[in-house]
Amino acid sequence: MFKKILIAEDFQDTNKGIVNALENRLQIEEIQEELYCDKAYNRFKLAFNEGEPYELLITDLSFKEGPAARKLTSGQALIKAVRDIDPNIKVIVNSMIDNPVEINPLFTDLKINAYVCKGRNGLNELVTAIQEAYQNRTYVSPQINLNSANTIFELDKYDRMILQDLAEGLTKKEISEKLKRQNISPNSESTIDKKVSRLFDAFGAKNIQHLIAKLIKEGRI
Amino acid sequence: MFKKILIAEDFQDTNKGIVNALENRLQIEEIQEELYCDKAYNRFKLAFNEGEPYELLITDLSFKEGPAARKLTSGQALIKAVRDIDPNIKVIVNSMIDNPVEINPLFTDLKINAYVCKGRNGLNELVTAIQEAYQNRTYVSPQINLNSANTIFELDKYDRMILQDLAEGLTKKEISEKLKRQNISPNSESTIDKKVSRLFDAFGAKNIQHLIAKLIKEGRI
DNA sequence: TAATCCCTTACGGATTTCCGTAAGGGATTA
DNA sequence: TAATCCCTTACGGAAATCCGTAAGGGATTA
Repeated sequence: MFKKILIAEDFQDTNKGIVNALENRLQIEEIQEELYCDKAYNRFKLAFNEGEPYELLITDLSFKEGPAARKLTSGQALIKAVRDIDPNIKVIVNSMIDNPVEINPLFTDLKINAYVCKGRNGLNELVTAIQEAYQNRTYVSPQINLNSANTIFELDKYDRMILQDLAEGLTKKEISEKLKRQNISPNSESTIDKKVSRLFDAFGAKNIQHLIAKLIKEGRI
Repeated sequence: MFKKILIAEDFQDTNKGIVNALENRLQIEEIQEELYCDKAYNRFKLAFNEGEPYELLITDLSFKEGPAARKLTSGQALIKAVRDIDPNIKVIVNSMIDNPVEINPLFTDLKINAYVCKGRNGLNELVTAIQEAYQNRTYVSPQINLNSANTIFELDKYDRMILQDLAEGLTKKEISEKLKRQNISPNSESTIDKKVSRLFDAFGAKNIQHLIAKLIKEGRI
């Protein structure tokens, strides 16, 4: 079993719950818990340079700002930074996000080994995830259906940009002018009009404010 | 010190962290943890009826749906239900919400004794909150400034209702018709037009979608 | 008691939105 | 090679939005 695990989690009560479970249920010998991404990164780097690396990183995704300036502001940034040091480090994400569209890239882009969704069975799932990761198997909390991520209408970068501009109060005319200034194509007012209409159909929205409201609530913009 | 405490928290890792701290740092004799509001309510009611009531309720605010149907879907609902049984029950809310506008009503309406914001110092604050509540003193996590809640432009019920309808894609004309059907006054299209314009000014929004986007992101609707 | 304030309501003009129709052109398919 | 598909772009009509002006009326104030 893993002997040396690093935990990055900014909630103290959650942190203690995890440490408690790892000690009592998995008898992990060496557990280091950090509340800040930067500190977790420094811990990881130091241990790696001393020839006694951490074998597993367990991290949350969102980290509240603290009093000190931060280089690494999220779990995703921490994973990337840590992978620069050790490309083969095993990573488990333990977060409250349950949207497959947001979880999928953690596997495809960040190559995590397991995803545990915080919930009523979260510690049990985390214990299982650690065991599976040790056996080189991928694990995802059972209630998460990653396959649905591929059937959900996904916003591309262009659509998202338009939507963000609309949410900022710009008119379609203003967005068109902005895209023309930035040499981004396509950029006519009609194109934007048409694309927004197609998004109405895709998301079942009646007008711009309905669409914006839906997408913000779903965490897409 | 309290001898019998009931905890309602739907994340297992957080739950265990809290129980661990209460046992090790406060030597609380009897701690009951529940993952569901309904179960926490039933526990409370049963203990009260047996003449051995819980002295303190520590609850989160948001609870994910589970497989079973729920009567009580939130910490707020649980607090209200529990207060119906014992109006003098002491309550500590332990949640990740840090918006004073959302925290203030917990004190003014639900009469909670303490609010602990989940964070890096969360367990320490929770321990302090329990001690303060025992001494009949109010406690709020230090980083929360409740006084700022009173300077923030607050939406009244009418405004909120209009905004929610706009976010649902209804036009001002449709909202006017709806208010007339429901005999809610005022209800003219012009009034709605004027009120929305005043909200533009109050929140610095350029149009409806800008306003809706801001308010959803701020957690006001 | 009269003046003032502010809300509700109406109206209208300019702009934007929503949606349908249509043309051009590049890529794909038969 | 011709037909088809789909995107981009344009245009126009009806509806909605945005915003200014104005009147009526209830409550407040001098």
